[in-house]
Amino acid sequence: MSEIKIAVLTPDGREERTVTTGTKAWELFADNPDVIAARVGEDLKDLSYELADGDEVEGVLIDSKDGHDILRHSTAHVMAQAVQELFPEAKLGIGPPVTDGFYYDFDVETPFVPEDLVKIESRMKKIIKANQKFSRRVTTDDDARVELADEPYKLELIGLKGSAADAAEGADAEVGGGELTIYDNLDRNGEIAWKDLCRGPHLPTTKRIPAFKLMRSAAAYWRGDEKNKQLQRIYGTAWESKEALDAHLARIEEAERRDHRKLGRELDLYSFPDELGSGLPVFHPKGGVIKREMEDYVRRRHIEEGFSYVGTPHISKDGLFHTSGHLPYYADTMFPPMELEGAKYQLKAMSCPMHNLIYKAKGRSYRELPLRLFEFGTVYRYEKSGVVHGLTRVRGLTQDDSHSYVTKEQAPAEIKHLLDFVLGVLKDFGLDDFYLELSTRDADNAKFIGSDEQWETATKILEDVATESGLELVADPGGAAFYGPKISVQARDAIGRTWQMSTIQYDFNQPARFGLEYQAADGTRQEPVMIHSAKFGSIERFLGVLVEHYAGAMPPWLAPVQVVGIPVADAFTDYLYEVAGKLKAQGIRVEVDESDDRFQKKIRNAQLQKIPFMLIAGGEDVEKGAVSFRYRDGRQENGIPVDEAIERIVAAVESHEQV
RNA sequence: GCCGCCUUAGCUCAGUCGGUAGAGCGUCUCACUCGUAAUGAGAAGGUCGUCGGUUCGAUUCCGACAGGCGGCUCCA
Repeated sequence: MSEIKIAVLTPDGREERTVTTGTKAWELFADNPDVIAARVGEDLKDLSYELADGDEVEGVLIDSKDGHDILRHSTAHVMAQAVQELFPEAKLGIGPPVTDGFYYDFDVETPFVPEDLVKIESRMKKIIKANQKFSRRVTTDDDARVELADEPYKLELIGLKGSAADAAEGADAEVGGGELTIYDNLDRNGEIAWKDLCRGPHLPTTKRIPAFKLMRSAAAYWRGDEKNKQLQRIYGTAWESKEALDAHLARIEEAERRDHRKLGRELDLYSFPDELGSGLPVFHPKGGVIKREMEDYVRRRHIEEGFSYVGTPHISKDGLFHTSGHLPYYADTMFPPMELEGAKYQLKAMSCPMHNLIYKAKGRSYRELPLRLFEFGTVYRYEKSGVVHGLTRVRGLTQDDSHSYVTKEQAPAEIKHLLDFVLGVLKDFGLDDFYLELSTRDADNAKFIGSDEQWETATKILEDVATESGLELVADPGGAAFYGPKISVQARDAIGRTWQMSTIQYDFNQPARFGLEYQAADGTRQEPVMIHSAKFGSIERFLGVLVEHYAGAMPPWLAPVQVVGIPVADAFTDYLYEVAGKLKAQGIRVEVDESDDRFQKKIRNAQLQKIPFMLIAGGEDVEKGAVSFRYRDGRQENGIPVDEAIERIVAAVESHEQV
């Protein structure tokens, strides 16, 4: 028995150790049950990994990012085993970890129903209790093909090995790029209870799954391609403890509580009448207030940032969208044309082509650039029926669509200007936790038009500005629009979810397609660059996101009703109307609750309507010429002199602060 | 668009193993006037999503369509 030198890495540092040949990774971490795998160099390994001379080994904790992935992927295996035990005809797809959970795809005759999930879950508990061992076994392509002859999807993956990254999202969890391995689940007697083609690593045993839950089933296309067969996918989640699972489920409940569709109904903001058609919202008076405040604000800000407000129609002859290049790409998602007077008219799906016509309406000089056009362009997109969703994915929406026409030299400065602008707008709406995403083209996809050089230049400029901003920058390869790359601002909301908000796109295609030009200082004709920017993107969607971010408790400047006056008894109603009159004179949206309801009921109603300021008046207040505040969090401040109360409310509205 | 599930009063939901329905909240009326999250009583309100089929009879069973929900694909 010889000795080898290894190093154990811990958060505290690096510990050189000498161990005997044949030592397994778990022996290094035997005293820490939270270590479920080992990182050796760059690679994640099972705890049963046999250490080699020179290895640098680090324990992977179950509650770390990698630990979660391993736990969840192992739980997916247990689920697949349970499914095949209960439904022997089920063929295996893939079963990778995903954010907060995992899934596994199965080809089954009959889709799973909720009762099936209950059965599968209890079978999984049995498997976990049985403490089966995840045992790694290296195999060859040929042997695996024989072993997995009954698993057509696995066979397909073996054929794709090496190009696994392209095979399907998550497929690399199965086959990876290197040697092919199968994991056997061994029962107490060492018999193989189940096996699956898998790269690993896994938990040492099924008993190391502390808490899991199956969430839902749904169909998903094999390898993510709608041309392929749909498999039945079961989603689940797994956590390092019961408490962590419960916290996760509580977060889901919290998200449901904030659902803007639900809050929109409860707060009487907007609705989606069937009579109008799917994805076509109507704004009620209260939702209308929020929408108008947003519009007024962003219109003012655009003008402050050098934009000119323009207007364009909702419909146009189809030639325009051919010129822009949109129609060939988006014919399926534009409403079909109306034929009139021998021409085809299309509903507007984007405003940029029309802005180009405004640019082209006269000869332009370099002295006019940057020329900045902006409007609230209501556009209609025939979104597929299955994707329409509340205010976030609709068929009729209003974009704060703006376009900056600049010289090539001005482009970087304009992009920086726009980025500062959009971040300022988002902050004013109370969103202040962002990162940027740089969406670039996929060189192999023919949908992206323009030369390599053009894409390179445009991408470089966006990337430089993004980097300069100091914000975290995430790459999004293949995510660009067909005509150019974009930066998007991703904002994290109050419960940590991220939403794509503003976008800035560099477009070298449309100016050429429209033949846009300007006369340069030297008298030559030059082509401008067009920069698309949207601050809200869609006003409807932004409003929906704000409702979720604030859970319906809008900051005073956006609240449909900012103040409600609640008399302790009827006798004080007139007094409150006087106060309300003074607030109205300051432009505050105020109501006095003079209903038959009792005092406490009025407070409850105002609370449920999430009114920022409840102004209460009773005998004690009237005597002092004061009012009492109650806030949404239940806080109260009594006996505030009326003038001071008004001042406070006005200040809170003007500052855009949340109360 | 695809797969699954769902659609009963304004809202949230019961219910009918096939004999045309109920609650709470909300609304309206009356009484009550109370210091920080639900006063009491009474009334109105539904061709059970739409259209077709089976049946003596359909809200209930079957089909189509519409709309919704959860995913997948897509997202200028």
